Amino acid sequence: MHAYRTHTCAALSKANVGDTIRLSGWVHRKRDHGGVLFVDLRDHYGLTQIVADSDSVALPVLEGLRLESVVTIDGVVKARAESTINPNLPTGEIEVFAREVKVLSRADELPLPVAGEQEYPEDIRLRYRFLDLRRETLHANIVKRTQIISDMRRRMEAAGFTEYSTPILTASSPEGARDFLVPSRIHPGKFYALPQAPQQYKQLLMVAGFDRYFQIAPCFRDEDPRADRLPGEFYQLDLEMSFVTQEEVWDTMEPVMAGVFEAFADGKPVTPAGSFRRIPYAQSMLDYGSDKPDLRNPIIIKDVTSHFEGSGFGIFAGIVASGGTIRAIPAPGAGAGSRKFFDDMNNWARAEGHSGLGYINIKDGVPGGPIAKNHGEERTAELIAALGLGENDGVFFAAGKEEQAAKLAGLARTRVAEQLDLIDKDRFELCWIVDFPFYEWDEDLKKVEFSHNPFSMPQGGMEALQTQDPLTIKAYQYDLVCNGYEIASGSIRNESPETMVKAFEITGLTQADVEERFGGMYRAFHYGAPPHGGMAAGVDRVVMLLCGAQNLREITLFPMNQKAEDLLMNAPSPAEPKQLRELSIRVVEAPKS
RNA sequence: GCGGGUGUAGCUCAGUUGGUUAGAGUAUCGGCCUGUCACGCCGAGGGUCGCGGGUUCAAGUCCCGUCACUCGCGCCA
Repeated sequence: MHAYRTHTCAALSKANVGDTIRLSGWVHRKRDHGGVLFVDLRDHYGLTQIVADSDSVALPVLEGLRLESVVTIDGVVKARAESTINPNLPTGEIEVFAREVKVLSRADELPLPVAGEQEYPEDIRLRYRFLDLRRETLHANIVKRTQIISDMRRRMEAAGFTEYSTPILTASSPEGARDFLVPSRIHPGKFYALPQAPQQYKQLLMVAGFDRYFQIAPCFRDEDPRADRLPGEFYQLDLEMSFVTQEEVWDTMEPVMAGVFEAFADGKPVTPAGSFRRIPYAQSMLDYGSDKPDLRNPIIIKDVTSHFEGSGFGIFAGIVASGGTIRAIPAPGAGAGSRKFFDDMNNWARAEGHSGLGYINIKDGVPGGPIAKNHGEERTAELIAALGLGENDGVFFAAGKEEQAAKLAGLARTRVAEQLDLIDKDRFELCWIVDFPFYEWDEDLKKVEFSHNPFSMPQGGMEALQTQDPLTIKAYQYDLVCNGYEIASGSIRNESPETMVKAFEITGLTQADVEERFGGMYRAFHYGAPPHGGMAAGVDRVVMLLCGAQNLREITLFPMNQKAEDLLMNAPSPAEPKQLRELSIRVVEAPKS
């Protein structure tokens, strides 16, 4: 007989009744009735009920064991009496009568119960991650994560892509996020960097003629986290294709992404491949106030700036007169509700740091609130007609400089829909946001900067760079968005060295700068570079969406906390003086601010 | 770096207007219990109310500072 088990804890059924078997696992729960004891024995696969009574030598041993101890049970499979069958358990028709028990590992008193799905403090969960990972939901999420990644690989290979690994120790990239640096022992004073993404490597792979590359790529960025952004490291489904237009990238990836979602959505509807909406960035900012709109939210924002020219509502009239923008966010049915809803929205906007959120609440066809009062009866009626509002609708107004008004309108759109419960949560709505601006104005530095990826191709190419106002140039740059999350970003790349230099010149960099910072790629583009493009999808975010998790730590094996500390392994930690000497590094006291 | 929330027993939480010895569930320990599946019953131990300072006759409760966790802003080409 196998030393530890003949079956797993999910394997036994009525067919095994009478068999002599051996199971190993964790003591999940105990129910001690004195003369008879029940133990739910758990392993990766499931639960099996173990029974011991006073005829069994196992009884006193199991009675004295704490939960989460590891045991091997020798016993006989018995059918349960009709009245004692547990329909909630796959193995609920049988139980194992314990003849022998061997304690493999005793558990101390637990800092974190494994059974049950109660919430526990984040620091304790991370410090005892090995216990947390035994819990049902997290355990299942991790398994699902692995299955999703495996499915992605299969679909990418089926689509003609090949996986290539790229270096982890590489050069610091001067653009973008903060790098993690790795000191070089052989070159005192010099540093490697961990890749923020394999961006340049994958472009070099295209120049090297590999045509269709992908990789489940680890990426490292030293930036502060969010609920949908892990500190330190994360994974991307990174891909690149040669001789393609952006439409081909979309057409290739829609079946992959829709396929992955469908495979793991548990029957929830997914936007079908071939029908992802392609929404220009400018349109998205207008209609949804965001470049990552949640299309499950039915609210569409409207521009109503012209309605407030010379309005009796002085604040808005003044904003419009000084070149500002007013956006309207309809709140269907809210007019019939309480005044408190409108006040709460306004307070929320102020708490978020905005100057406020105006509103009109229509009750039985009568518009109310300070805006309706001052704007003028006739003009208010015109406004309501233009917005197509009904007898008992409400509407909020976000006012300010165009960018701020759009952003506030977007946040308000989300909040209104949440408050009014307008979002169908059991759906995955996928769309592309396209035609991102190539440049943007950096107010701090008072100069033109790349708004996304400096390696992307400006629409109109060299001619656009030479003749257009830089801030009007669009890029062949696109994001894939699902339910309000950016889940992928990509572009057609700029493979022309001349255009690349010109693009950087507009941001104030010279040819010499480009050669110094992107030497490898710049050189590569002089020796026959195919037109190419691709994208990178956030694996962690896709998994989070498919697991229905609100937080990346719920789908990550060993995440760091918000301060980028690993509480289980105790990282980061000080280095030994010997290590520092070898690296020619001296630690200085951080200046106290 | 900034703003919000949370912090009371190992864990989940309650604790009124500032007022007696800070409670419950669960876990732990002891006792009872032969059909439970979140088993049940009896009992016991367990508290720096995150930490420091202040106001007060009196602080878990009010004020200031600080720390931890978290959400967001900045940041994230």
